[in-house]
Amino acid sequence: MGKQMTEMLKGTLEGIVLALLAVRPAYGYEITARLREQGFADIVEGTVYALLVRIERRGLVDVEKVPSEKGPPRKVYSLNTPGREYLEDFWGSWGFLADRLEQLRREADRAQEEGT
Amino acid sequence: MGKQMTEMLKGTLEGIVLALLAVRPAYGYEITARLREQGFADIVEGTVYALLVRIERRGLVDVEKVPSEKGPPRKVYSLNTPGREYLEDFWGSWGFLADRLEQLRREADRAQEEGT
DNA sequence: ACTGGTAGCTAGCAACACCAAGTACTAGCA
DNA sequence: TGCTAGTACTTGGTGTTGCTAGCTACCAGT
Repeated sequence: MGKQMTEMLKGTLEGIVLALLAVRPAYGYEITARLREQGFADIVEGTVYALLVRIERRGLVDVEKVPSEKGPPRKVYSLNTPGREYLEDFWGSWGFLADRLEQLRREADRAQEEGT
Repeated sequence: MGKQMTEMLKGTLEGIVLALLAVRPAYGYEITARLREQGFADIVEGTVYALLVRIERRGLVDVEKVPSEKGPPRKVYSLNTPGREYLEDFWGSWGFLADRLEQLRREADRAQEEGT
């Protein structure tokens, strides 16, 4: 979707994945697939795996290795209590930002109409 | 507001500044002050100035040097046609992201309630 | 033996916001 | 005159992040 999206995802992709895990536990390959389905077409596996390593190292998720019938074992991630708190903070920041931007958009649109 | 906000601002701060300039032309010091008023309390001047240099180099804004009564001359930035197009793209990306996140939030909340 | 799907990992890169310090101009005050 | 404070812009270095582009490993079907 272009460079704008790439930069915008910095910081939000983490929240997106945590939110996915809040719905239900999942493993990397699955998360990547779900993101692609939801329209994040060009998110690459490597990005997701690196992110998962990060949030695991920070103690936001619990990990369980589960054998798969069709390949190597899966690493299933599930949100734990610190992760849930962190996700709450994320929604707080996101809400603030979304509010500001919505307001700004209205102002910019109004200025646009007046200028026309 | 914490590290989450810092990372989230990557990519969106640029859009925010462009949107501010869409409302009306402004100079760096003024933009910083306006951002602070609007709740982005810990955005530092250095960040804004670097961003302005960037969007100028990309040709998204026109610049005019205007003398000030109380200090060095101001560099007044105004959005030009490429800048307006770029801002439109930004709103497109932002809208997509905001939609996804809103949907995700609903799903995550619902899962939360069912789990309780 | 080979291809393709599943599943995970990693080294190097570019972009961005932050930090910290600096320059320069003006006004006011001792 | 010297000092502070407000205005206004600049710059070098840092840490985090997503992307690129590869790699390993396991299994099923041809």
